[in-house]
Amino acid sequence: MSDVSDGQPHLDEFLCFALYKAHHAMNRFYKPLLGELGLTYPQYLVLMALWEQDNQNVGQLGELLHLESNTLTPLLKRLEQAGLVQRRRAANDERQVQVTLTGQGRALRQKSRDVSACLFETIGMTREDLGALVAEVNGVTGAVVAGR
Amino acid sequence: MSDVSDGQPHLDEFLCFALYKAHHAMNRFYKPLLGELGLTYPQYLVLMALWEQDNQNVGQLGELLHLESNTLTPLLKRLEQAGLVQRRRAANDERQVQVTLTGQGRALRQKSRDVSACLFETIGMTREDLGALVAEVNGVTGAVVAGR
DNA sequence: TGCGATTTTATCGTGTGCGACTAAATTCTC
DNA sequence: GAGAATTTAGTCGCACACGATAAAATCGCA
Repeated sequence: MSDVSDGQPHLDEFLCFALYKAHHAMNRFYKPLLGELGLTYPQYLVLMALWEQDNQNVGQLGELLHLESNTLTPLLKRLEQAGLVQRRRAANDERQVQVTLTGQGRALRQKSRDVSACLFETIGMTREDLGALVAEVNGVTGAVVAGR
Repeated sequence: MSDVSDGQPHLDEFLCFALYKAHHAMNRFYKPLLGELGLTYPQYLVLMALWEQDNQNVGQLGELLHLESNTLTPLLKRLEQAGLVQRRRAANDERQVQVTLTGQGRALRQKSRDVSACLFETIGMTREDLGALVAEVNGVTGAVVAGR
């Protein structure tokens, strides 16, 4: 993926390609584990957001996960279909849809701990190094989001 | 996305989430730039692979990009439809499909240079730091791919 | 030689992502 | 207080991504 012809490897291409592959690797790693819980990876992210802070509307979830309503609406409908969340129009502003966890949705949190522990073990990095890497990646994300 | 309840933030969750967002940020950054070239981001990656090494079969491209034939086949058909590549059964082994660049596909390489230069400028990191980050991300990818 | 196993690509169904647009509710402005 | 502008979800169409599977070609071995 380098560009040898002008003597300069294009490291930005390396970076976006590295992130592309890392994301897919995570996805493939998580898929069978989450499959046992009946979840996809984005659904898992939505649940993580709700475990952290229950009763958020679609816009808040979208801001957290960097997703639009056109992605979240069908995803949330599937989570509702699975009995993990409930969707309800807000009483004070009927444009908004409040998403809350059901008992079943809260219960899934315990089962999901094994999943992330499994990844941590597989990566085999110290918490410190992992934290530094996360900060660096988030820094790049911030720069890219801000600079367009 | 942390887990405060047990006193331990789950940095692996942070990492996969950070990679998820970074990947999407790249995608959104590239989309309008590549849109002018009539390309999607995965199509751009395939072309990068072919600019580096022309005349690869579907399996080779899939190994490079970590993609399966069920993803690549329709993508390559769209690139062929756009007149950028040619798909041909290999003469010596008719199971394989050789993918080669057309003149139009090769010509697109020059135009694409602006795209990656634009990202590099936006990120604003030195080549050294960028290289180190890429190596770290690839290290994680390698560990995750190997450890499943 | 022949036939089962393997390799390679393609097809199908489901679930994201996102651009463009719609619909409904709320807020703003005069 | 009525109409315009804005906000918020939702719908639609297209393009990935992948598990499961099919189909064709090749390989391997009796």
